[in-house]
Amino acid sequence: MIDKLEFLLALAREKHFGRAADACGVTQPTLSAGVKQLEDTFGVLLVNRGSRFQGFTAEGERVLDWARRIVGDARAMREEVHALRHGLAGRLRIAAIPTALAMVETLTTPYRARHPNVQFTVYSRTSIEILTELENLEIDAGLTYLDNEPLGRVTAVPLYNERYRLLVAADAPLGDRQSVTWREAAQVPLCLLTPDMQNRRIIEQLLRDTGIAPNITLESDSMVLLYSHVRTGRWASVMPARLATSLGLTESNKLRAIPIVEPEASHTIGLVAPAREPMTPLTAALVTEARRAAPLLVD
Amino acid sequence: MIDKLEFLLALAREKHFGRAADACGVTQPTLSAGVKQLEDTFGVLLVNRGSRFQGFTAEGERVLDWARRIVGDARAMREEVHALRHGLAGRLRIAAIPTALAMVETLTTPYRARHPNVQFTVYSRTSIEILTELENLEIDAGLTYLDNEPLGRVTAVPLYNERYRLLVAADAPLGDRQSVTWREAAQVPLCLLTPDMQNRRIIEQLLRDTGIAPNITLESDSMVLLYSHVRTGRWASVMPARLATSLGLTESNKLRAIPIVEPEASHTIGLVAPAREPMTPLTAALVTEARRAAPLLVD
DNA sequence: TCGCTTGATAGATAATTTCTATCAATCCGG
DNA sequence: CCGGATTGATAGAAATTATCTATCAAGCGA
Repeated sequence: MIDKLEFLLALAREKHFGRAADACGVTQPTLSAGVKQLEDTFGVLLVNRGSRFQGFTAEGERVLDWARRIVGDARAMREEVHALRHGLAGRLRIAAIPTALAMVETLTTPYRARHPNVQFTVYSRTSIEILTELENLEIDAGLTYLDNEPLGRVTAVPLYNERYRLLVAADAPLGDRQSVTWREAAQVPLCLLTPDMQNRRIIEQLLRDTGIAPNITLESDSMVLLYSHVRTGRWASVMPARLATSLGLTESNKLRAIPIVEPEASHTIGLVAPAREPMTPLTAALVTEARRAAPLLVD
Repeated sequence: MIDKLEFLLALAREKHFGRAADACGVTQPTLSAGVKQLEDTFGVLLVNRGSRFQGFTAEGERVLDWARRIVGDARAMREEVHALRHGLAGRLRIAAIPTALAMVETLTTPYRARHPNVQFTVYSRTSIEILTELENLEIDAGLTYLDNEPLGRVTAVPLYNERYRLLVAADAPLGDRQSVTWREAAQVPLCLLTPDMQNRRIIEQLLRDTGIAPNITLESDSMVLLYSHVRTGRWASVMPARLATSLGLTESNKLRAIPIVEPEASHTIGLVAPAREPMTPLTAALVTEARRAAPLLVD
């Protein structure tokens, strides 16, 4: 039964019988039979088909909702019993928005010190992807904005406030300032994240609010790409203050991270985890770690 | 998997492999194998055995907790999908303390008017039994005291306040009074419920608080037994006001239900259902009915 | 010690799951 | 309108799993 529900979850995220079957490690006919068996036991069609996957029926959506819960609980049960016996062990899947990636370390490092048998997989994702993957049990927790989009059924732990800095070479225009305005920042050529990232949309909105069309010379979905460009001192960027310092961008004194004011924008970043009661022990320990870390991070 | 968890639930309430197997409609070796399979997948012993069932291990208790949740959710899922398709249908299992049995009607009658395809099974139980059977998914809802023992993980809807009346023949001693005190009531021979019932314990405590040892001439766990004795007019009893009226005990004017004062004791009776979110549609509809009925019942 | 209760075990059988191979329907570009 | 590609359903065989009956061994109580 539970494994059939997993088939349904896979189908929901792959929207394709073959790929869903692959993801579950079974062949396509097996997955088809599993779904059909669910439909038989409920006496209701769950999936709209017509030579290809066409989404779920109303009943299917409800079953899907239950499947998420039941499968999640079954996993949590396994994990908890294993933890009772062998201590915390396993793999924690975390996704973070690119600008928060450098902060993941503040959670994982103390976590691992406390629970050495836990392994981590960290994904770089957009804030929207984080929420849907959390919903679909593809990740255990996320690091994302808490104050923008509606979060859904999650537990949220605020970690820190993202404040923005203009990153420029010390000898470039504006490089000697104590603070710059968004209006001034909008006039410099910038390299930023791609527009599917919320950070980019936030910054771009702040720049546009000045009335000046910003000049975004280079964009990428990879922080490493931006990082390497900015490090040269020949590219300017806007990035969260905490990110610039944790990457050590200003240590050489070649670069300066200048506070951007008017307005002094700020967004809360925090840990999100499924609002399941109780959580899996691995996730619960991460939330504990976040609550521990939060007071050390707030500014 | 889920069926194995049901085995575990059956074992928890029967405390006996053979009887649990019977309850599940399988043979004893099948149930034994099912439990062992759970133990294998978790890699942990769940049940302490030694030629007979000796309770669950710590891990077993945790698994049991999850099993209750998962099995409950699986049932709720089935029920909800069925309701989407065919409207509310099925059987609702309700347990009530004996003194509240006559009030069940105020919920079931309007419920059935709204959902004609729902059937009911109503059990007479002690307040403690109601809570454990609720926990073990043996019943869907209960009617019991809300303000005495800790209720556990349940949703509670207050329905009415139980106030006490001395039920006596009009021509018996005290039969002509507008009110009597507990002290006076303690001096009359009474027939009451057996001491495993909370109602009896409440009343007995109120009687004892007067300093006089009450004279409890007859006790029974059956309201019908008490009812038939009291109807003769030759036996006195203490019972909730609402019960006396809803059974029509005073309609013939042979009996009088006299308010007992000093103190004017009162206990809240209400509907309890498992605190599952969301509830099964059948249970949710009953809770709705209770919320609807409550304003009509409060005094 | 004997008899009874309780749960485990063995072996046979039934049910189910899953696989490989193949098919039918649909879509899309020419 | 055709032909290749894609997608999911279907058949049939093989493997796995579940369940049953029958029996056994341990422990408990008289």
